[in-house]
Amino acid sequence: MKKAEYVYKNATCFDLKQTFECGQCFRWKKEENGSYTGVLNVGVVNVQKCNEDIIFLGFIDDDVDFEAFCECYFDLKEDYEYIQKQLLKNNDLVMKKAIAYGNGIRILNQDPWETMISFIISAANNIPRITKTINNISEMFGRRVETDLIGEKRTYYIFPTPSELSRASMADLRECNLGFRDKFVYNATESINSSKVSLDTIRELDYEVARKELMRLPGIGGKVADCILLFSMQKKEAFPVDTWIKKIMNEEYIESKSAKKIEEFAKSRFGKFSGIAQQYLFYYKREDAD
DNA sequence: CCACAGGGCGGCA
DNA sequence: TGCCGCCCTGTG
Repeated sequence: MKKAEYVYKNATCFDLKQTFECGQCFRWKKEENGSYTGVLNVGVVNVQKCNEDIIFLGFIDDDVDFEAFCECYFDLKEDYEYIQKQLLKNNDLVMKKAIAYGNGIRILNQDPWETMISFIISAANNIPRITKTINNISEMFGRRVETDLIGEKRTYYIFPTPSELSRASMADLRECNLGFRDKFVYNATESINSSKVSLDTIRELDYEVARKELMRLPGIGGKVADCILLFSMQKKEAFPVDTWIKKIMNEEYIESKSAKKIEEFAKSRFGKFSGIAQQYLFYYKREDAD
């Protein structure tokens, strides 16, 4: 592995807290100096903001182009100011407040495999426990990495690859504290390893088809599929409807218990950037409630 | 002791 | 289709 550094100058619409704490990822942790450190499939990455510049530090696999990786992972090529303008076109006051609040949210382009398992685990769960479970799995089956990237030497465990996780028995997974989701994770892992379902293929499909394909896997319904599509497959039209989004949509836009109706409404209103709209609304509602 | 947490699934009308 | 109880586990 190697150390790498990349500086992204004059960043707009990019706030670390908003990006890492809007619910799309589980393995980024805030450091005492205000920077964030994440364990990714390519290695360990630390990010800090310095005036208008973003400084990325990495301890990553040798074959990774760090600059290209950061541009992709943090969605740096996307024009978020333009997207915000599109979302505000119909003079939507709720969206206006939400965007003002979460202006610096970026949708990360995460690893589809890790994202898939993570959101299967998220079902009827809470964030501390989701994080703990993912860490358990990584410690038990993932690659161990030691680095002094941010000062003192530390040990990290990368989330296991499909083949690494295939070594886990049901009993192993139960030890990881998955609860009733253990069989979902076990069977989904088997489906990926036996190529019954291919994430690389799904990533290339159009949204609707890709969603259906993902939902063939155990533990993946509409909401989890949309999270995978939005957070790891660049499908920005995906609009995950969870309990929080249901609440704010019911209060501000449309009264319905049906996730499908809410989703249809969102798509007609927010269009191909529905997923970004969802993140603004979600973050606004969550933080507002806290 | 009970409800509920960033859902999904299977059974039932 | 729409609705409901259940699925682990921790927390209030």
